[in-house]
Amino acid sequence: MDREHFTQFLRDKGLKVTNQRIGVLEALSDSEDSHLTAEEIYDVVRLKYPEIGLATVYRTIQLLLELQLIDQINLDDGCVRYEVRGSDAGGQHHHHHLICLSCGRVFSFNGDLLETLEEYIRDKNGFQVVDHKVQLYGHCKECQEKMDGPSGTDMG
Amino acid sequence: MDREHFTQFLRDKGLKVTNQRIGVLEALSDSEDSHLTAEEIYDVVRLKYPEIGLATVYRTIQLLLELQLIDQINLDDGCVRYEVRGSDAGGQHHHHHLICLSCGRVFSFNGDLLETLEEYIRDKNGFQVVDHKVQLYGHCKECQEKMDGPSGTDMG
DNA sequence: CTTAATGCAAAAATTTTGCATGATT
DNA sequence: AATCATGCAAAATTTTTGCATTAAG
Repeated sequence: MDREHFTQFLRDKGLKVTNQRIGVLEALSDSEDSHLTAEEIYDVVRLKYPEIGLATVYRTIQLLLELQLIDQINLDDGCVRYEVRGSDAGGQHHHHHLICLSCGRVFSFNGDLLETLEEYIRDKNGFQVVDHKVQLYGHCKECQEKMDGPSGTDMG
Repeated sequence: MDREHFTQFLRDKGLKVTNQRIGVLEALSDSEDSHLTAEEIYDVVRLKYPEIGLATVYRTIQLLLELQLIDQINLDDGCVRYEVRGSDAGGQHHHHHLICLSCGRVFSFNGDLLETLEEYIRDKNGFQVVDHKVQLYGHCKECQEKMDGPSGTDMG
């Protein structure tokens, strides 16, 4: 969601358009892979709006969560993080993360293979899945190559 | 992991076997679906060992996380929760949760359908998946029935 | 007897809240 | 001009830490 749509979105809801709200959403939107903590959002927004307070960041996060524009995520690094929601047609969102256990980088991916799983669960358990959150832990390509050694030679 | 194995496990690692440690693990083991917060663990353990302190609960949680006997989970209710790790042959663990958006209940499930997804990712991205965490949000059978109405009659 | 673990209380870190001020409509 | 949102600081949570005491090996 860009600045213009966000502005209209707020107006439609009778909410006021402030630099702080735009700043927080833009901080999270700038990179699709930006999974920022409240403090990190605060630091980013302060570059442009030094007068913002941390309390406003927290209040804005709450607001954006309620508006379902962002999601809270947990990448198991001990921090609470937030990311913008993918704006699929149906308003669905898919939090798919590949978390490298070696270098800690987080890669996002899209995939519809989970639909098979969801169908299976519906048939088996009668549970109607409307959303999902998936985190896969492993080793990214580069870290695998580093671990294997530069030229793939066996030891000893 | 039962009390006996846990005791041996601690001894093998040169760690001391204490009532507090056993109490915390047992609180989490008592129900496979017990996703307790630190405070809740504290309350459960205190029934048996009233002298335990909250700090010890936190320290024990840290220990059990490091020993990979428990996992931290986030069910998006604003609390940090913990659960015992499934003891598969390979030491793998599978955090699969069905979270009912209507009643809030959390159902655990096992499934190997994700293996297909993991293979796909390996082929596509070169990312070697060694673990995963999956949460599915939706409406459980009972809540669906409640929403549909008691006898399935249409309105109007 | 030695060392590790605990309980308590204090401290640190994180998040929320009250209220006067300031910005948006 | 009316109202909502903000900043600040204080309060409430949640988690961690220091240290004397207790318990395990």
